[in-house]
Amino acid sequence: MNWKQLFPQFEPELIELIEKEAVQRSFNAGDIIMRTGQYIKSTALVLEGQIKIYRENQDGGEFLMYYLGPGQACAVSMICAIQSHTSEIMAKAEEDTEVLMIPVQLMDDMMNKYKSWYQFVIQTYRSRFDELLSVVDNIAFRNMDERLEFYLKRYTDKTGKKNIELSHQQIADDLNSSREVISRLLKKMEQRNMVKLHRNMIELL
Amino acid sequence: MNWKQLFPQFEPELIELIEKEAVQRSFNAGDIIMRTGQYIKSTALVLEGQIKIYRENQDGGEFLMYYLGPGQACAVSMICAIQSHTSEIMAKAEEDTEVLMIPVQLMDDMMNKYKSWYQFVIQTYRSRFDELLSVVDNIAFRNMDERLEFYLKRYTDKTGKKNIELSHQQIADDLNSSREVISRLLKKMEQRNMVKLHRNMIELL
DNA sequence: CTCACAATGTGACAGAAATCACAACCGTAT
DNA sequence: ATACGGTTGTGATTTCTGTCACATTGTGAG
Repeated sequence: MNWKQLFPQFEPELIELIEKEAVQRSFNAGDIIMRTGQYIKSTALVLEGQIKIYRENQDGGEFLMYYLGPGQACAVSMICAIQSHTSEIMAKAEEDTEVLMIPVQLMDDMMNKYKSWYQFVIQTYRSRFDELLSVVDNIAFRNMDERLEFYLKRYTDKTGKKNIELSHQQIADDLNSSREVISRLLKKMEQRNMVKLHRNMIELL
Repeated sequence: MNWKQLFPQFEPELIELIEKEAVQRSFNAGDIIMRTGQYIKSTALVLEGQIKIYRENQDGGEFLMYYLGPGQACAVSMICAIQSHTSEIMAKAEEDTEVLMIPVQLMDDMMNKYKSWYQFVIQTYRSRFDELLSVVDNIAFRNMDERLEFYLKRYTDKTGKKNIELSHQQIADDLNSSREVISRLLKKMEQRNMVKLHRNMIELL
């Protein structure tokens, strides 16, 4: 996998350093990559696949925050790594996923030496923060129907596909809602010609 | 105001630089410090008072995210400043407030030269991110009664006072709820001896 | 083909919260 | 003292969402 294309902004020496020190790891769809309370010893750059970042509460309820795709990095792992705190979130591989693990010890050095890395880290913070902001917006101000629309839109934006291959139950989990509610709202959306429903698949129109 | 005590971790040279280049500004209680869509040309360090960071939606609904007190800095302004993006949030002075404005141009340099500044920035990101996470937790998983308890607790933690001098309407605004709901929930809390209600003041027991 | 199981549809009901309507209350400026 | 405005209390009603119960449908294994 030629990962360099994903990070064209990195300087040659930085690429060399990463090539030498980072470890590539694979995860299968469904694998838990990081769990709440776990210590973090490296930052992950996503090369391939999709990682789902979500919050879990005591009763097993889940709540999707955002996805990480190729070319992106986990802001939480960066912050935690630098400060050696435990993670407060869960990360699960949505698809088969390849990541590049950069050991914590290198982070400080890289921040100092490589402008492009520094920029990348700032950029990562910024976009994750923004995504969290829009998540807050949605649950604070919007009803489930609008949140569902936003969810579907984000999903197609992320995957590029118009067909969303998820069961109603999976969607309900991500939105911390219940299957029946999602089914009903989807039906309404179908009546308004916004989607077409199939088994295990929703077609966005 | 001897601001250096608030930032004991800063190196002497960094303090000198800030002293030379930063501008101190005062805001009165109620002043809007930053509004959605506004360009940001400096990062603010809070010296005195409290700043409320919140989100606003189209219909004028507000939603409190967190407070910034003395010794803290606005993560959003840092990120925006570095990338010269517009802000996505509102900042309002809760009390009369003193802040130190550090011009954007200095940021890059400070990040490179002063380890303590770099640490401070990372620390700031981390704590704001964590606060946003707990905000998401609250609205995603908790009902209004629990959110209200959290809100009151946070308020007393922040101000140090056991007496919360807010009207029910103000609380409702911060939680994006309605006055009647808050009044009723507070009554219930009073019956459970968790608070004592007065006019414009709530006593936490 | 048929059985089993997962996914989906649907009605009935419960609870939380928003909204409306209005009463009561407190403080203060005149 | 009174009148006014902001604050708080409370009932009635509605909407949204979650929950329970159960029917229906599609799909793949045997």
